[in-house]
Amino acid sequence: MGRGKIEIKLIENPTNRQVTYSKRRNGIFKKAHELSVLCDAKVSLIMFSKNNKMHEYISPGLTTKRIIDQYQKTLGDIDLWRSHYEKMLENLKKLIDINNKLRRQIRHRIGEGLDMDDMSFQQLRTLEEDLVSSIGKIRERKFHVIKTRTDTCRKKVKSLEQMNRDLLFELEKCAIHPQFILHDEGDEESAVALANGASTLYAFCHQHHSHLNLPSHHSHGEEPFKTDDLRLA
Amino acid sequence: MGRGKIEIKLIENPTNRQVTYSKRRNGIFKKAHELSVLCDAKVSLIMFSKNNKMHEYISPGLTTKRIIDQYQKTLGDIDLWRSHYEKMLENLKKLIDINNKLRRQIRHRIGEGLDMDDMSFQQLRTLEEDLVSSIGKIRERKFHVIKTRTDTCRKKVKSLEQMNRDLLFELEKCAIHPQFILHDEGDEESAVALANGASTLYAFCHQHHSHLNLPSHHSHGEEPFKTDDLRLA
DNA sequence: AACTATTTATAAGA
DNA sequence: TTCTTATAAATAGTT
Repeated sequence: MGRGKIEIKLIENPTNRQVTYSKRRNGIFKKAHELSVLCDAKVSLIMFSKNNKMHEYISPGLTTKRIIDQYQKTLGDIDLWRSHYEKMLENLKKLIDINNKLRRQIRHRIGEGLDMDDMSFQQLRTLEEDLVSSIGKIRERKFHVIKTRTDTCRKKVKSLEQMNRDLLFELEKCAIHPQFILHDEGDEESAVALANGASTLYAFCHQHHSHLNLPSHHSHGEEPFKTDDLRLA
Repeated sequence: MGRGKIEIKLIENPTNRQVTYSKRRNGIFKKAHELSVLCDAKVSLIMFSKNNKMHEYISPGLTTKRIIDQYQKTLGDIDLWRSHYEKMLENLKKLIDINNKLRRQIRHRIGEGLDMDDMSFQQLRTLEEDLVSSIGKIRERKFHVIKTRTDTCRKKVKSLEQMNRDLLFELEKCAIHPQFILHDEGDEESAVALANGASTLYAFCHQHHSHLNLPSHHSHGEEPFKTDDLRLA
């Protein structure tokens, strides 16, 4: 903006340079002030000419010191935030690395993955041994589980048989002295049902176990003795 | 500069304000950069928007820290210079005060000045006594000077009388044995002059005293015994 | 420092 | 945010 366009590069002529410096300095100060007022911004503008003469603009009602303090505080905050961010980034990278290693290990153990081609015979042999050993452990564990469940089941059966015996005993007492039990008239059906045997009673007892906080082995989908359960063997 | 002229006052509409802030921020940064390049100036421009978002421009090849350091150093120097200036100003004021007091004292002693009206009788009496005492001292000094000069003069007179006698003695010797002196033929005039007496000889001696580094009391303008010299008495 | 032909910045609108 | 454009403002060269 002027009589001619100028290239933005050092003005060699010192007089000219000084004149331009003065004019543009005023221009920039004016613009800084306008920005301060129009947008309620805090502006600090410090400049040193080529011969180290200093000029400054500062938004009204402020001191350069305050702006500098705020500037340094902001930088400090940025630094804090950045170091925190960088730590997180580091952790993230470590986790991704670990994740990839685990995935590879899994692929190896499954017997898939293109990187399997890179493994030496020895590595493959070791991996095979690992898998064989793992299978052994898994079978051991499986049989332990089966054993535990079988024992539990046996105990349950015993307990129920005992219960059955007790109930039959009570029932016999009732049959000998019916007046003690059949005080509600017309309830012959109940008696008949009881006489039918243990199966109905068992069902009844079982339905109420959960209410009594006893262990239950009837969670949805669990069928302990199906042969499918041995598929890993 | 735009579709319409705007007044330089806070833009109330926040959206508008934000837009203007962005545009003008870019404008000012561009100008700051142009100034840096065109005039090889060091420019630091820090600004905070109304919502405390920070933006900064710094001349290429510099850091804001360096500018701030230079700024603070410059301020420090200005402070040093200012404190020095203020000390000088203080001294100046003290000297002016002393000067005025001295002027008043002189006016009093001369017996002039309007502020003489403010003096009490006692003050005037003290001043009078001071002046009387001063006159005494001045006279004492004056008589001392006169005495010294008189003594000097007496010594000078004695010394000249002695010289006179010596010369006359030499002259008599010449008159008895003229062949010792009158070896240059036709120089009777000299001899006659010598015979004329001491006055001419005295003048001759006197003209050459200064060349012999003897004390001289004939400096320009000094006339020790004139009565005018006593005008302060 | 003042002038002025130009260039540049930008306000408003899309 | 970005583009456009009419207009205001800044300023390069000159006196």
